[in-house]
This record gives sequence, C-alpha cells and structure tokens, in this order.
Amino acid sequence: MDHRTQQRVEEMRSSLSSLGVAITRRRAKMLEILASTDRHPSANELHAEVRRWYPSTSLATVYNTIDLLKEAGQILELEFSASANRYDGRRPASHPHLVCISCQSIEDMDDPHDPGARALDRLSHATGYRLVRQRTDYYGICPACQLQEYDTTTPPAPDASLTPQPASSGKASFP
Amino acid sequence: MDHRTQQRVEEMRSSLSSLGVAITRRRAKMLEILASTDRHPSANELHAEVRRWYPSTSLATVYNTIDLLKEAGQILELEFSASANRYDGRRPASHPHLVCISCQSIEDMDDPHDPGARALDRLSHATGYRLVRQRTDYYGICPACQLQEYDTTTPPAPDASLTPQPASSGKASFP
DNA sequence: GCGGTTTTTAGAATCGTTCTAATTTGTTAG
DNA sequence: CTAACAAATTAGAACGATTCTAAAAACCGC
Repeated sequence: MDHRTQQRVEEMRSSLSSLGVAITRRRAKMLEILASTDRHPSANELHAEVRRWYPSTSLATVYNTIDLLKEAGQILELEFSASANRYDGRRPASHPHLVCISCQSIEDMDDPHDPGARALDRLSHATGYRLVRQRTDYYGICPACQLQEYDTTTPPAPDASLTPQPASSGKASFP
Repeated sequence: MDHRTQQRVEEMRSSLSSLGVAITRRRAKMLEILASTDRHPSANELHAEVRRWYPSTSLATVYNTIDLLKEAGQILELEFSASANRYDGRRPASHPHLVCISCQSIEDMDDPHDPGARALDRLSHATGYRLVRQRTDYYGICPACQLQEYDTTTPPAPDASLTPQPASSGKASFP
C-alpha cells in the first residue's frame, strides 16, 4: 500500500471513529479497498472484494459501511439509475468524472473549469440556494472502446480485481 | 398554450414522426405536458397527468414514449438512484440544474460557466473520449425550504398539477 | 370490412437497494 | 472466566423504479 493510500485510510478511519462506530475488520478492509482503487467500484464489486478476505460478509454490511462513510463525508457516491451506484473513496469531495457509456468505466477528471468550493459559495449567493455539493460528469466513449469498435479480434479486457491476493484461501476465511 | 410551448410540441412531434412512429393521442398529450411544464416531472407524475385525459393509460406507455423521445434526442433524462428519474422536455440539450435535496424540486439553471457543445468538443480532444453529453447539477436547499426550516406553522405547499383541467370528467375519458 | 402492423394494457419479472429479525461478536464488570 | 449488554453482521424478505411479456385493442391501406 503506497503512502497516499495509507494516509487516506487513516483519514477515513479517524472520521469513522469520531462518528462513534467501531472499525471492525470488515470495515477496515473496505476502507483499504476504497482507498487503493481508482476504479470507482459498485457496492457489488466492493462486496466481491471484501469476500476474498471475509467470505461470510453480506451485502448489507457493505451498504451499511457505505452509509457510515457517507455520513462521515468520506465517500463520494455517483448515482446511476440504469445501473449500480459507483463509489469514490479516494476523493470524497465533488469533482468531475469521465464516464464511458460503453464499458462503464469511470475516470477522475481534473476539472478544467472547476468552480470548486469557492464557486459553490458564489453560486449559493447568486441562486438563493444553500448549496452543498455538485455533480459534473461527461459521458462518452473512452479511447479503449473506440479502438474496439473497429477491431473484431480483440476480446474485451478481463476485469482485474481491485487489490492483491488474500494471504491464503484457508487462513483468514473465517475471521 | 403559449407560443414557445406550441413550438416545442411541434419540434417533438416532427422528431417523433421522422422516427417513423405514430403520434397517438396519448403521445400527443404527453408532448404537450412535457413542453408546458418546467417542473421536471417523473414518469409517475407524467402518468398521473396523462390519466386526467386518458384514464386507461398505463405506465408502460409512458415509459415507452419517454424511450422514443430519448431516441429522438428530444428529452433530457435526469437520473437519480434514490428516487425516480426526472424529465426535461423543454430543453433536451445538456444543461445544469439546481436540485433541492429537501423538497426534490428541480430548476433549470443558466449556466454561469457553461461549456456547451463547443466545450464538449474541446474536452473530447483533451481527453481522448468521444463525448456525447454532460451532466452538471448543484444540490442544496432551495429558498422556500430554507424559510420553512424555522417556520413550524407553514404547511408544505400542495403540489399543483402540471396542466389545466381536462374539459370534463366524462367526455374524453375513454378515447 | 379484412389482414397485417403498431400501440397499448395489465401484470409479472428484474435489479439495486433497504429493511427486519435473529444471530454473532465484542466489551465490561464482577 | 462468565454474565450481561451493546454493536455489528447475517440471510432473506420487502421495496420501488423500471423493463419485459403476452394478449388485446386501435389503426391503416385496400
């Protein structure tokens, strides 16, 4: 785990702690997963991943932890109605994304026109709303998918898992 | 129906026509409703409204018409995962909205920093994506809800319906 | 009016998410 | 170590929005 990830996990941990909840092993693992991927996993993907370490983990626990993180302002939820919501645990503050409408990948974007928190304030004044967050996403076909459009030979890339192997299949299975 | 609305209905009509589908009475009514409200109705609200004229209308028809309009690029779908999607039939091109997280109202916004189609092109080049649309929304508490926060006496405003009365309850009920 | 196509309908099915009640785990005091 | 209590977790039911399906109804050109 690199430094940035480590640090991010620490942030999430202490945020959850000051919320008054315990950092259980499952929760700790989820923080780790969320902090170390830029793939914006869905609840299901997160579930599959935690299960590699704690196979008895239920989906309810995953949603429960996500809710806590939302409450703590430590996760950004990207809502989709046509598919599962996606989560960004690395950059919990509003920021724009590039969404591929073909392969469903989501990339962080460094906003060209980013208003940022400053601009939210300005807009709040201008509109009379008390604005708390914003969402900006760009939808299109990502470069990889564009290539494959004309290439009938390349099979779609297999989905890599989000984190390295659990130590062994027997060991941590029943925490 | 004012001029702008009339005109918008015409646009939608001809778009649907060139898609090769019939403009049935139900569909015509839906266009009218969509063109004449700025309240960004959900499929359900739309359904309730069409039912005032054609009480036998099923929800499937509403979704079906919405799909046609999407195909024709004549409606903007605002996706929400926690509640029903909302639709903007007046301005089908991407544009920003103010979303009240308390009363769920949605207002069109005139974008302060609007990139617009021009900027989508620019971004497409910059990112390598073939971008087709964008979404920008601001979430917060609207002025009306802010007032009511401290006012325990004001009852929430009753939801007005989207369009004027159907002529009579008996007449057009069974098209 | 007739045959063929399109539209509409009611209700079933689906999918992501939330809820519920029961069980397990963890903690603290004795 | 153990009883008693609180917090976390589980499996599965429930839910709500949307999509699908098969059958009925409406429409069209002749």
